Amino acid sequence: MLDTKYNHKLVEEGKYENWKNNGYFEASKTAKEPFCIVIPPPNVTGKLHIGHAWDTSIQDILIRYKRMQGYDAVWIPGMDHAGIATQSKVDKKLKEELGINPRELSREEWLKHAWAWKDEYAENIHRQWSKLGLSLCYSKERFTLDEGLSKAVRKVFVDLYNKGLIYQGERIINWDPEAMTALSNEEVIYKDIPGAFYHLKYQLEDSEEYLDVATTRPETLFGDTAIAVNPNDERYNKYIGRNVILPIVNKLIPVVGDEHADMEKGTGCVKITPAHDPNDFEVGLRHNLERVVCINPNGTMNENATSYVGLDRFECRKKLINDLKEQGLLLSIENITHNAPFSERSGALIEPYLSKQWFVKMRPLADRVLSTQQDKNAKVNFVPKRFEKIMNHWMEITYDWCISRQLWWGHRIPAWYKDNEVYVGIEAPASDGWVQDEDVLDTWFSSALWPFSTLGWPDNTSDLEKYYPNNVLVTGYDIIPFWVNRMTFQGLEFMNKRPFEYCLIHGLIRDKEGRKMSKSLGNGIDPMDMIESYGADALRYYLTTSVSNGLDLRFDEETLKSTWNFINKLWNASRFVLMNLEGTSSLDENYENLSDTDKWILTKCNKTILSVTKWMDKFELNNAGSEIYNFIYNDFCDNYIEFAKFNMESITTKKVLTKVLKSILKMLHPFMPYVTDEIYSMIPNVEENIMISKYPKYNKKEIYEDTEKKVNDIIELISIYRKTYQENHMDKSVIVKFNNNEDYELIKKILKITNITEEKLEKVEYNIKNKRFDITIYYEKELTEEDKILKEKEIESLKASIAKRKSLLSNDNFVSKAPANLVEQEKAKLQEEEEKLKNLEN
RNA sequence: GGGCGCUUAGCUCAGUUGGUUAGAGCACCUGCCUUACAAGCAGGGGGUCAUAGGUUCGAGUCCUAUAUCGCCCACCA
Repeated sequence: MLDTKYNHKLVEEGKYENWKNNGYFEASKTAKEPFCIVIPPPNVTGKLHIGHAWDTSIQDILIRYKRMQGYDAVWIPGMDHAGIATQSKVDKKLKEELGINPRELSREEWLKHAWAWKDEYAENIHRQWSKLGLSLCYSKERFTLDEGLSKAVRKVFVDLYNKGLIYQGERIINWDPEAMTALSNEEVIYKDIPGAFYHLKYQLEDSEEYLDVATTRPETLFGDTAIAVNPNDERYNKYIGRNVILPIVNKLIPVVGDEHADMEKGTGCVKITPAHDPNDFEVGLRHNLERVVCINPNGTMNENATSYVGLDRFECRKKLINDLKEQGLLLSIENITHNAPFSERSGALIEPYLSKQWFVKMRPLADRVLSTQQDKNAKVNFVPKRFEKIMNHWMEITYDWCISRQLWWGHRIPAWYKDNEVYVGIEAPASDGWVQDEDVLDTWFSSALWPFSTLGWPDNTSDLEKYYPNNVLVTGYDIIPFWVNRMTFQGLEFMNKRPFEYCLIHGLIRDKEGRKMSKSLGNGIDPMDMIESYGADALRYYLTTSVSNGLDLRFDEETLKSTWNFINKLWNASRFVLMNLEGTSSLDENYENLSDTDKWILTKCNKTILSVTKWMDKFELNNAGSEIYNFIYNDFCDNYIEFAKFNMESITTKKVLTKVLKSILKMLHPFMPYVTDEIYSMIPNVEENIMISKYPKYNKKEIYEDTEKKVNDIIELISIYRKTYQENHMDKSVIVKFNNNEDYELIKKILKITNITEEKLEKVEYNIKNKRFDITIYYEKELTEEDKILKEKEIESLKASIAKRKSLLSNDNFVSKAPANLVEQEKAKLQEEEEKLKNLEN
């Protein structure tokens, strides 16, 4: 016998291993229509957070749904090596736990540590996936840094290079002085910080005059090679061509005229530091200026910084300001708040920096995305649609993608150097003397190939044939620029097809106050803790049905708790069914003598199947979930089970109970795999596991419209009766009269009506009726003042409603333009209200 | 500066192509230990759908403007 309380720990134990060992997660061996999703590979840096739980739950629901519908549903797992993030964690571990300075290790030694780290954390993630119940096809699992993917990466690099879409060049890039690597623009985030405009005095050569030049980064003055003024600026254009004295350094630099200098901004004079600012770099090109780098990769000042050499850039700024002040070269300090760039990963202040790096030429690739998105049959369809605009926007403003990283953890760039020669190829050149580029590729370069590299590309595999394009990709809106865009252009470029037909977008999880979850706030939620307290089923259902697609979710543990209650309800309803099936052997679906309520629940059930399927197909899991929820509570538990209690001698009712329970469990299974498996396996004569059973299908033959209406009327009457009964504080002494010849049997049973009369009594009477049934309740009770006031109020509101309806119906526009059935409904409603009013006024 | 999103009950959120009296969960009030479930059941109170206009017979839903909060992009001498 089942426990009266649902125990998620007992229910969930052992099931995952069972599914996995039975091969249910694996691709089908027979020819079925494929349905493929590749998982957004989590970073091997740590544990999964609640956002992963959300993202993967959605995918598992889609996969389980499609699998039950008979598709070859394949969900490909994998993890991301996450270059910078992992490297810095490995370094930290080496330093803190082993006391090793990672830079003193050889590359090979260091990589050994990194791979050990990877193995440890991958195991962690596997454990968490299994806790979540994810039906991942493990035989196809990949890692972004494994052999096959490395081959794909090299092939893409070489091909793009040969097409002129990858080039090496000296540009201003975003330099992370902490991780000591270049970053792409997408990896830079801007934050408001307090800072200052330092107004510096640039003395004109052989003159008492000077220029007031404002800067937020005074320490870059060692890299200044000009001062720019706008050629149309009458205040300064007379100085163009003359020289100014660079403070501290005391070298002469020219004043140039350039449109870049904005007369409205600052003082109108701009210091030009071509090696440390992207705009200045452009100015430098136009005026053929020298590029002087003055900061080292680790953020200290280099040999160009006179007596400041070796100081950290922030130290240098302090000392420099002091010295400038002493020498009378600091005109003023204006405190401001400004938006400064930070590394998304390390959090360090980004230093724009002149450096030789590898880039992907984006314009042609982005244009291909933009034109493909015009084609209804070839585009990536975002759900919700509005996110297409985000992708298009990024593709329109795109800039070349800096892909080289000065790290060890990643795919080595397949370029070799010998003297002044460069060789780019999939394998190292055969002859001696070539040295491979030390750098690795941006992590996202390999992630971008994920939809096809996981399927064996560049080899022509049968998986590639079957599963590309993937059917849907599920991810948060925050990584559209990093990932979705890049998968799209690489898919188009190398597979000539979109990477996936649909891209389902969800939001971010926030705390109850709407703040982002972060380590510093300490407001993060560990999905494993939630599973411990409420079970994976509750967590999955809560996450995937609480908000509509694309919106953020404010995590609320109370709501999660109420999902547990929902499962407990299902548990107990199932217990009722199972208890009544004991000793029953034959439960086929050949029904004879269906009762009205049997017909009613079958009709409701089929209608629910129809709409749940519709919502699932539109990826609207929240709507599908609430549809099932309402069916279980309102139709199945509150009504049908109550009806069935009076009908348990009927084998047909037992069959119907079983059939409906099975449909419920199957519809719920994608959301709640564990508890549905547990219950389903206890139904007599059920052989197959629920996860490989057939998803319920709408059956027109089980729709009984008339009976459904009749039972709806019964339910409505019961509810009005109870309301009247409770509001008037009645007790069992009521006497009831049935005023027409309808079948009151069920109503009598449910409401436990025993005192029935045939005649009108001299007692206070309450008339209760709807379209079908008509009951009078006789009950001895003095009307209190309160009752009278309530009655008055009801009469008032009825009158108002009647007046409103009358005016609507006398409106020719409404009568002629509104649909006929609506007009009819209004008329009927009016008639009803008028009768009710008459009743009340008696 | 440009764009996007949100705003609906005390809280968290639904609300399909415009169409009866705008829904759910939690919280609240009343009554019930009715043999599936008291972490439950039955019933109830609570919303001028952010604001102002407009279109329409009819607007939470469509249009315009405004406000609040949030996000993205750009600029940042």
